[in-house]
Amino acid sequence: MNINPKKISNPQLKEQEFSINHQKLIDATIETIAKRGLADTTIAQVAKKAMVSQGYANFRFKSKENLLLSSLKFLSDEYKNSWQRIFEDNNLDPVGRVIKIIENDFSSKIASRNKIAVWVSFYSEVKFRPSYLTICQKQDEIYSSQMEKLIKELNFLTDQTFLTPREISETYLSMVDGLWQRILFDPKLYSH
Amino acid sequence: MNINPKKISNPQLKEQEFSINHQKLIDATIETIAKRGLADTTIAQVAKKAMVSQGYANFRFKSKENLLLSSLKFLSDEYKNSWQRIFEDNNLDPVGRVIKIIENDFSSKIASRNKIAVWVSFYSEVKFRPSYLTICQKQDEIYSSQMEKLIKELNFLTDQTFLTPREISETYLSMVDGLWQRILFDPKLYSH
DNA sequence: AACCATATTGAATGATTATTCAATACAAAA
DNA sequence: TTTTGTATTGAATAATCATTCAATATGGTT
Repeated sequence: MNINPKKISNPQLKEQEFSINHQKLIDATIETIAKRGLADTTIAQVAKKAMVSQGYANFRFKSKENLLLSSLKFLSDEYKNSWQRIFEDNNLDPVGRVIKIIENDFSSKIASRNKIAVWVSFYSEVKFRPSYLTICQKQDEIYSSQMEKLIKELNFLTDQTFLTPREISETYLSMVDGLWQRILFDPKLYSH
Repeated sequence: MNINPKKISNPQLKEQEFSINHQKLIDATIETIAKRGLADTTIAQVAKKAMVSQGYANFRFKSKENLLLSSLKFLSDEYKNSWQRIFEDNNLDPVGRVIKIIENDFSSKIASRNKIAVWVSFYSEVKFRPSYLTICQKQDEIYSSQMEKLIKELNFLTDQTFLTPREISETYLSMVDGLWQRILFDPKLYSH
């Protein structure tokens, strides 16, 4: 029996990006990695959580690898959208913007232990699957250069140190990565 | 035919920790993870690199999981030994000690791209295999408190900031983790 | 030389899992 | 209602892998 009725009848929405099942599977993938780890994430588990058949998950994404790539892309876009909104907000002065950026980087949506676990799972494979890197690289560069520009505007800060804005920006980004890792290790250390 | 002659005949050295094959397998495990990733590391691959039979690797370590745990323990001890030597060196003043610590944290032995890849592979599973964490946790805590103590001795530093020694120490440790990750992502960024 | 205890092999086993695809269900068109 | 094209199923397949273990090799002892 077919549990899920056809969701999309409009042929103009045939692109997989617009399908509800497509997103259900990506969500299920991220949840499964967060709960069981990348190593123990199987198509069967993901399909079950998304409430579609195992065969369908594979048919839809052509391969497990492709499903993983799509899930990483989703995470990466989610992060980008959240900081991009802050950089584009014209009502903020430099200090206010920095504060918003930091708040965002440690918000429960971005820096939950589950999300970090998923990020780190993908990170750990970057050396062996360069396509994982390709997905995040460009957005990382944009974030980095936006941060540098923002630090430049903080004159009181750049006047007090011998560090260049770029160095300060890179230091911040490194620290965030390191702190995220600490949240993963000891969830009680930083609250959420 | 038996390629490897018996290496240990002294019955007092019967503990597995003292066997050459034991260490060969651990080295091979670390090399394999560095080259192929944890996900693609199989007993067969490791045994081949260590030049013992597949069955032997399993027999010796009782399970793949146990071999992985032993390898992580080895890495963790290697790191501990390197910073412990610096903290115990009585010829160093606080500034000299800090410099040595930083040099060590970014030395080619500790922070090579291969080693970092292995660390991150284990990190990524910490949430799902708490035993991985147990192995590093205690040594991390010692390193952390030693660092805090060292920062306290740097009066010129603590006088100039409103941060506590503990906060400075934690910040340093987070930054190191973050910078290691950057080495993994872009090996050209920081030279080795 | 014959024997013994231990070390090591390598092939077989069973479990897991991505992938395939023929069969079925469905919604809309005729 | 019947037809048609698409969506979805679920069982079969083939590959991979950790683990087991009976068989063999080895080096010291008698």
